[in-house]
Amino acid sequence: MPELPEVETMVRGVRPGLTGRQIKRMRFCRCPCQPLTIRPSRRRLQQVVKDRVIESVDRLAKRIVVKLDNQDFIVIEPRMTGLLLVTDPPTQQHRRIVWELAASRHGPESFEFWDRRGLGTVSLMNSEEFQQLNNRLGPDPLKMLDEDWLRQLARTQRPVKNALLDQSIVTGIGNIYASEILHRARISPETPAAGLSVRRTRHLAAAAREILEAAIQCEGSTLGDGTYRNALNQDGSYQNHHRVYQKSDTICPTCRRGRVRKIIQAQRSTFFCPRCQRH
DNA sequence: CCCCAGTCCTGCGGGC
DNA sequence: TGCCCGCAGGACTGGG
Repeated sequence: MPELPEVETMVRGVRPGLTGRQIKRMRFCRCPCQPLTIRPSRRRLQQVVKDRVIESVDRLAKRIVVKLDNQDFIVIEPRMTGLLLVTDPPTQQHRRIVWELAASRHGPESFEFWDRRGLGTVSLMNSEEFQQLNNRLGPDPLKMLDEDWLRQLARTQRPVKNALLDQSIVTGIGNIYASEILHRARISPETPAAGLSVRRTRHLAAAAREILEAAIQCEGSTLGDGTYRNALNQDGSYQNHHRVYQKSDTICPTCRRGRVRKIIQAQRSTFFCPRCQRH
């Protein structure tokens, strides 16, 4: 569920408290929730991270990047239910990793990765590995690289919804925002990406920026399962602004005449208004 | 190369 | 009331 706005919110939430802080110790939870992918290994991560100072915390696509003073990176991928927190987690169960910090007059004593489903990953990367990751990801839709990703979009015949979810074409967009962005752009999710005019693809890029920025302002979307939270374990509020996602059969708030429909594309649900979203 | 189906995992809600 | 199944969708893998 964490997509670009949710990950950006997590990063903004932890950045002030973590930048410049020293990591004293890293603990893995011992509860039955073992299966969390850690690369290259728990032991190696634990060894390298000890006593390192955090230089910066940033977002790369849907990942959180903690840069250490030895130029290694801890790359945290929350996937569906992962959270990076500087406060108590939603439940005591599923606390996966705790990083304890050296004492400081201000800021948190620790930060942690909580993940209910355990689909998340935590990877230690050197500069070269980090660069490789960077290279295989498409551009960030908030960084004004419209022409780059629109060119990629124009090369695939897949439905534009599927193309928006392809992280090698454009990063950060997931299933929720893909539907919302296409609705704002008034483009049918079933339109072949390569069939869009230059004018409409630019319109799509603008819609993506507008939706994602508005969602960041609201600190992301917290859905019914309540899994996604910001770094302080508080709900986001952009779910109150969703126009089509999980709104099957409701009247489209844009044209006020169509009814929102749910279809399945690439095994994922898509929501759209067949009346105002055109091919 | 391009694209799809299957995989990981847990918790919840619908149906019986 | 209680159980079981299907579904939610991040990213990656294997195969056509």
